[in-house]
Amino acid sequence: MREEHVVEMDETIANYLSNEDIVYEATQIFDALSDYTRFQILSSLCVGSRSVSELKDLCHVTQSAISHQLRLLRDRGLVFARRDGQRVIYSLADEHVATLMRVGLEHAAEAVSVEGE
Amino acid sequence: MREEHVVEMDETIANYLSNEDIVYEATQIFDALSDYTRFQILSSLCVGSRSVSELKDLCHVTQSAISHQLRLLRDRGLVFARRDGQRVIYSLADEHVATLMRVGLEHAAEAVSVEGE
DNA sequence: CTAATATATGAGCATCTGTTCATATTTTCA
DNA sequence: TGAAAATATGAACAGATGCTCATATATTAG
Repeated sequence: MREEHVVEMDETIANYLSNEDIVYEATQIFDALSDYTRFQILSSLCVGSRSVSELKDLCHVTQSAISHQLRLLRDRGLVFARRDGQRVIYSLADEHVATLMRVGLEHAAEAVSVEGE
Repeated sequence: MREEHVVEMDETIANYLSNEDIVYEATQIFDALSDYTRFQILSSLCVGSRSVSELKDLCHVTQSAISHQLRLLRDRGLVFARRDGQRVIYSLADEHVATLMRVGLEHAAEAVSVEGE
């Protein structure tokens, strides 16, 4: 038997929903998390700062692909970069990203286990 | 001065990250929330069940566009449908969606207000 | 049964996206 | 100064996406 999930939205959230700019901005952060490569980058940065080449090794894509994705994340204010010699070190710039990933992963873990059985 | 956000990931989350299927599934729920129309549909369903035509009026797109998006959301297990006469009533099928939207909107409200000043 | 209403779906299309390739830029080291 | 290492960027392209249009399906009312 399926359950319906109806949720109380407090007034603040309801106000956000009536603001087009805020809703659009919300879709943008979800978009950032919707790509496999970017998700890997961001989850890695949740643990600590990483250079571009470290991220490249971690994500198994070319250096160019990583740099392009990092630019997108920079433009959206989700990461920031500092130079350290030849390296450029990226860090998480937004505290909400980790929360979102945690909830998204919890959902996913349930979804995958349900599908498996 | 910018702050770095480094977050302790508990072991369970770290395990999720090493599971490709779970990570992919996580990107899929973020993808669902990354489109303006779908975000409106889901936020509306957070408040309560809605028929297709109610959702259509709310989102200012064609009935066809709504139905296509509802199919995507159904296929991903985020909403479910029950028939009531001529109408089909959609409801939220996943409790995590509301949490994600709340956090995403909080992030967005900050981002928009920072950009405004 | 027939018309009307509500919803679903397939095809087609314009746009967006993520990647690769080639090349530019920046920094270090000899 | 010149080569090597690390990163950034623009162009190009294949594939994905979200929409509209036309049409199919399902339910109810007359």
